[in-house]
Amino acid sequence: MKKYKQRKDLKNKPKAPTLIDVARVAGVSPITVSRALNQPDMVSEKAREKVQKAVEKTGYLPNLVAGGLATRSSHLVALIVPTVANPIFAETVRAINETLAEYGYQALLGLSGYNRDQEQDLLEAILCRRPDGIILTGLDHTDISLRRLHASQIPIVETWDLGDDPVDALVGFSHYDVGKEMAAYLLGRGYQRFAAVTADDSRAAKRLEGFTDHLAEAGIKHVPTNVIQTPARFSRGRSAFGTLLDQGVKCDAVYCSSDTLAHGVITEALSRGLRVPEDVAVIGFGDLDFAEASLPSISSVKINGADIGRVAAQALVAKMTADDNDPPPQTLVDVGFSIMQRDSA
Amino acid sequence: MKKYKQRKDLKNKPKAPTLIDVARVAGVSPITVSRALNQPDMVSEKAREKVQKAVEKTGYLPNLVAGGLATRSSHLVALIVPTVANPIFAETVRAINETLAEYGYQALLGLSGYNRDQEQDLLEAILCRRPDGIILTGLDHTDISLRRLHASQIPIVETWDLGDDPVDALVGFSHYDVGKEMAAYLLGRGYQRFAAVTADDSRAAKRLEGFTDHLAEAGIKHVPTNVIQTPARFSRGRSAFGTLLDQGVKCDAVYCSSDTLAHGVITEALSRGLRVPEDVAVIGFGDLDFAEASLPSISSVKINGADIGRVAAQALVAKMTADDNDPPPQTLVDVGFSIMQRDSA
DNA sequence: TGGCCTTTTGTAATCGGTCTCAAAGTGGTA
DNA sequence: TACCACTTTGAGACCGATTACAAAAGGCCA
Repeated sequence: MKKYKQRKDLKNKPKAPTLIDVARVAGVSPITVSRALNQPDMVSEKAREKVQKAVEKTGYLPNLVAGGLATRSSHLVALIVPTVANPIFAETVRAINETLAEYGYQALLGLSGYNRDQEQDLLEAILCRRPDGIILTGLDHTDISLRRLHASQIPIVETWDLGDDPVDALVGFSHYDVGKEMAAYLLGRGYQRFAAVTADDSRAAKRLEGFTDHLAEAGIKHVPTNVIQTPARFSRGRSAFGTLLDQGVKCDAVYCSSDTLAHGVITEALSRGLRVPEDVAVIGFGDLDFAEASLPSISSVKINGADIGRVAAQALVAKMTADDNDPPPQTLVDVGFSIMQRDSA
Repeated sequence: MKKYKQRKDLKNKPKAPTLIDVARVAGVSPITVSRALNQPDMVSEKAREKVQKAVEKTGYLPNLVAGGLATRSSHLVALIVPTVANPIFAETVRAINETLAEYGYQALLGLSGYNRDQEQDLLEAILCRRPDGIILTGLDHTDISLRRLHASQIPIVETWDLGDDPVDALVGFSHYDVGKEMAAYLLGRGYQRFAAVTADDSRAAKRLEGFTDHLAEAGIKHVPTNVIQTPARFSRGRSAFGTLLDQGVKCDAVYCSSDTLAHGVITEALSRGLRVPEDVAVIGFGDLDFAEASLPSISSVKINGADIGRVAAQALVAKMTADDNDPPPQTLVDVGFSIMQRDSA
């Protein structure tokens, strides 16, 4: 029997057992071990058993770095989100992780902090790891990022937005439409003087634009707005509304770019003796867990973040596993949204 | 000049440029390219420039999979947390990501869902990627996980807990002590009849144990407790307290295993016409953003999640970059905690 | 110009797997 | 027994980088 070369213990460093170690213990060739583990049908019952025993005896765990190099597929998916501090993304991250795991992929997490340049740096670092797929948040990337993405030939899914010119697949909804519908909703409930508290990220900006555009069509041109820095926080919402009130802004409804901000706005209103919604109505976005159970409950826009994650991950898997014979469909999914009427507006 | 072998376009698949492509364009050998990029000092000015130009021309991005195989270091760090839905972990995840990025490491995210078996599966998948380091949440792992961790010889940092028998490094605080101090705090404020709303994860259980132990020492043996499923949510806290009240539980202070639950408990109390803290006091844990700004503001236990993340990541980097000459110190960091007195208790 | 040391460049082997293709083993049929 | 088809196994090249070591180039002095 041929002896497979034993790895020399470089620098005395004890290393994890390799396929060759397993092969030696099992008394077969390395390639047989590889096949026994990855394509059991190609190997005889007897060989499979020998390999199985050797694997257990050595405590062998395959080295996916080496395997990935050979197969040119890392089974790694890059996942870039602005933040996980916002529960709405947390849910998407969870769903993506879960769905990818089902198909044997692992997520490489990157946090862009709502910043295109940071996203670009992240993307560069991540492309060096040769992921099999990439999931991005939003459509707003630097030119360099776009060029790299296109050049990389890697399947990509953009999420949490909808637009004309996705890099590849797209799973999301129209923020502009959300804004318009929020305006229509508030107008429909009879409110007439509006203020806005919004975070300064690009998607929130699109919603605000839809909101003010729709109001403008209804003849309302002026919407006092306080833009706060991301990430949106309860305390920032509270102080932002306080500032507006201190500036003498009069309004009967406040548009907020997230429930977190809405919650803060409501708290500030209540602390000043304003009744919600009688004196001032408040509407948020995201339909976070607390929106329904707060006092008063918060009117909001429900987005199914888990859905986005699941659909995005599935679309990506479809692309990653597609071969030339059956190319995957061009994916563009509008997951929609729905306005949740509650007590606050 | 020697011609470096051109990679054949296997299956017509256009592939990313490799080091060899760059070498050919630059008119030098592959190893010179490698050195120009990684150890610029070892290469002449002229060669460096040629390589630089060739890199730009080809749009070359190094393949860290191949590099990792050769150097036996992936520059990948496995990060396993129960969930990112809980903002308290989100902050740690952010800090870890940020700190690791500074040192050129990338985080591989795994969500264990507060479940040891799920953590074990995740760990197996992740060890196959040969991370340079591992950051875990908590000390509670399956036997198989522990065996694998020890066998792997990979630097490990456990976080968010403190205990006698860490696998390697440990950065956290004592949950038992937190529970005791919460009890002491409430007793000190004159409360006498207690109830508890707690999530069913192992660290929350330790806090509750500390809480009830301390009360027992003070002669209070009975603490009606409602244990809710993870993840803790506002709505679950609200309904959990509602259930306790419906069962006729009388109490003047409610212990909650998180601010999220506390917030729900307070809301339920207010909705039933109970005044907080006059009729019932509530204390939470985590000092989340909204605790300070809520109405009433929520007494809580402040943990610096970002600190934990930063310190843990730094400790891990120290271990990963240590050589045999100067081994890193055995790390065991107690980041402590502090009780934040607010209006709710 | 020659000799020696230092800097720079290059060749070959290696990391731990998988792929290709050929060889060996198996079984059925003539 | 000989032949053929099919299953199972293995040898060797390869993935894209890095490491070890050797060769070439450059600098300095006699």
